[in-house]
Amino acid sequence: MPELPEVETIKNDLAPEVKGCRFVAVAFLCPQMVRRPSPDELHQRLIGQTVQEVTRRGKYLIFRLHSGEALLLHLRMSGSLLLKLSPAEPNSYTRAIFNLGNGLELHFCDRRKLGTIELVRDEAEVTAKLGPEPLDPGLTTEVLSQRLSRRRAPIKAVLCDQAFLAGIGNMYADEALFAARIHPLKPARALSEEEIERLHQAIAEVLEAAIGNRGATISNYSDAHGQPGVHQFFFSVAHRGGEPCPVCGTAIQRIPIRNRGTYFCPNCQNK
DNA sequence: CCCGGAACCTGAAGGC
DNA sequence: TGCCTTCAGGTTCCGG
Repeated sequence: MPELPEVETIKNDLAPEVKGCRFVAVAFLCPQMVRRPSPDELHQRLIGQTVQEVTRRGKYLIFRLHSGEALLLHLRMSGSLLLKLSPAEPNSYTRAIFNLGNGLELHFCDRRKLGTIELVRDEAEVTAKLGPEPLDPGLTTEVLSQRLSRRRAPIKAVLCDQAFLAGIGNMYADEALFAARIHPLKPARALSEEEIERLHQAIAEVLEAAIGNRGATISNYSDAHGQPGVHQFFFSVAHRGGEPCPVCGTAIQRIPIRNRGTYFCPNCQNK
């Protein structure tokens, strides 16, 4: 599942290839994934536009266009974005094809059709609702502490809330909580200052390590060239139910939180 | 504002 | 072998 490190990897792969390109043809094979405007209007407004910059906010991949508009793609659970030499055959999961005019095509593939495509005049229309970037140096432990103090939901659920912090999902929330030795069910506002400091540090370390490993491939994530990430081999607890904790050897437990599989060490992570 | 559950979606995996 | 159920989890919507 693409989270911040995976989207960051795709963005870094795409940026040098796509910057300056022009959208010369677009095909929507699954129109329901086009959020706004309508597929027809999006098509009409996108064709002819050039890409000024490719960037990321939370889990959104953003193509800033010279007109000032922005094309935002979200991969959700099963999406991938593949850079291919034109003309490239779509496969059965190809949902949209963006022809970039320089011999390249961008294929948005998504088995489950949960991904989204939207074109907006101002990207803030989409990103304004997001919380801070977890790796923003401007995000201080004090800010984190202040924001946590209002939340009584399990810390795991709060970390996955994009309005709280943008970009963390199920896998990296589990990894960060393990690194910070915090029980995933602990109410957010019950965290001590020491725990919040550890968590802040753990989030940064976990995300940076994952970016360095080009993301994690658990089911079907791949980068823009179709290659898997390797960070899953460095997971301590995520998707490792029943395996020994790398610190103490206790069997890693899996419990549902908000209907999401949550992995943790019952010995290292105290409530 | 905060919280938690359902819905969206489809292929893989497991039970019988 | 095959049908059925369950699971996977990012986001949005809705009711409390």
